[in-house]
Amino acid sequence: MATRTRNTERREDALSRQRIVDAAVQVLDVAGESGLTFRALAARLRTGAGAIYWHVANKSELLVAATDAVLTGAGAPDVVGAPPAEAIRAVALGVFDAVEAHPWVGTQLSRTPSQRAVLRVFERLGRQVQALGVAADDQFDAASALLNYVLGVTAQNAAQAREAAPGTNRVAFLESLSADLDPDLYPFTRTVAGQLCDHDDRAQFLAGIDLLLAGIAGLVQR
Amino acid sequence: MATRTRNTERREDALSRQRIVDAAVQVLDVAGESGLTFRALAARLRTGAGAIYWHVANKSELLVAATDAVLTGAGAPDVVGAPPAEAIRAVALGVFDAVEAHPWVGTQLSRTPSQRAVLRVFERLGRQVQALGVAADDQFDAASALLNYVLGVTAQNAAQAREAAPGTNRVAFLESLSADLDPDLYPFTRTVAGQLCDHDDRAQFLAGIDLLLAGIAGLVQR
DNA sequence: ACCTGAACACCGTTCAAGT
DNA sequence: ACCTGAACACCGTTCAAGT
Repeated sequence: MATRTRNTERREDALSRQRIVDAAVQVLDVAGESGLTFRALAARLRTGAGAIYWHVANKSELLVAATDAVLTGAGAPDVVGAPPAEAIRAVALGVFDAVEAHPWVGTQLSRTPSQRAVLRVFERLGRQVQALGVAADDQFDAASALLNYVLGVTAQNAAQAREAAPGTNRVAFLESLSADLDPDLYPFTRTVAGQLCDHDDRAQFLAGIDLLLAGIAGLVQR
Repeated sequence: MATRTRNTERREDALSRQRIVDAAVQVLDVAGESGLTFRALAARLRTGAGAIYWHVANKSELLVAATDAVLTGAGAPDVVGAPPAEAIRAVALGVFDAVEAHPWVGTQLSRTPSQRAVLRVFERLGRQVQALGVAADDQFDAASALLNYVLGVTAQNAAQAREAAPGTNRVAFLESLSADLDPDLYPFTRTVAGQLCDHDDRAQFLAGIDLLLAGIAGLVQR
């Protein structure tokens, strides 16, 4: 991270795939998914909309590239020497934090499964699953479960960030939502909604990871 | 299901929210998300595009309603008397199967978390978590983990269905994908890709549920 | 090789006008 | 109350024309 030279502004006038993707990330961060248009992007890059197509095939490819850019190096580089369970938590938290900083990434991740970014996460989770000593036959299931859980939380958080009005407190939003529920039809949801006051998304995310890890540990000991 | 009367075709000319949503589901099933336009829908309903707006506020509301329609009564009604773990599997499979039949639902579910359909699934999962004897403090985490996992798988399956070319076999698609991977960078992914031949999405989905259930069982016994 | 910007096809949404 | 369909604003993408 520190050793990478920023060549973005070397020649401010020259267009490049790199500059386009960087600008796209900025637009997405500021204006969200609906704010990323080729016209807005072109305006920010002080060029015509068509120019972008010389470097990027289409909008879909641009979104993939932007996601990849954000997720590359998200989280610490593999924590070597750490216990596998700890490394898995680190990978998962890396994704979680990246999506919290760039909510649109959450939507994007569960949109294109072949995305290099997703495969990289899968690979890192899988290696630690191996390191846990899970039998070969169970490794695929275990790694998939971890990945799918992470992507599920991620997409859900992204959606919530999108939904909640800019000024709105998220907990307040969820509370008003559960207040609308018929207690007869939603007794459980109403009950847990009471715990929303001291709710910590990150802690709950980790709790889910730990449930999976506990289940996976059970596989090992058999 | 058998007792519900089909009033859809009672008066074929009368427009109604019901008919609009039904038609939207059909268009989505046939043409996917990108195929659902107000013009296409209006054509199918033999009316003008503007007419739809009398019954539905906007496209977003229409998508929510369509998702709700598909997921209502998805899976068996709560399996009363069954062991909680079995009931949880049934709820999860109900969502899984519904999304397999209507891939666009998967994308939609992780798009609007406040969706009634999602809350209904959460409520059903939560009640069974309670029935498992999980302590009050852990119920929220456990039910959330289950829900997020289900939504993660669901979104991923939807994306894969969208990605794979119409004629393409899905396994073949995944295999060609992993064949492109650099074995040095993706050793784990390459290894498990070998297991894709006898891969069963549904079984893997259940394996993940079982990992979570095992983890949750660990909570109970403490 | 790379950029410009007008043009094309298409979309969600609105609304005056009808019945 | 409900429907019609043209019109509006906007989008992704293309492409002849420039440098």
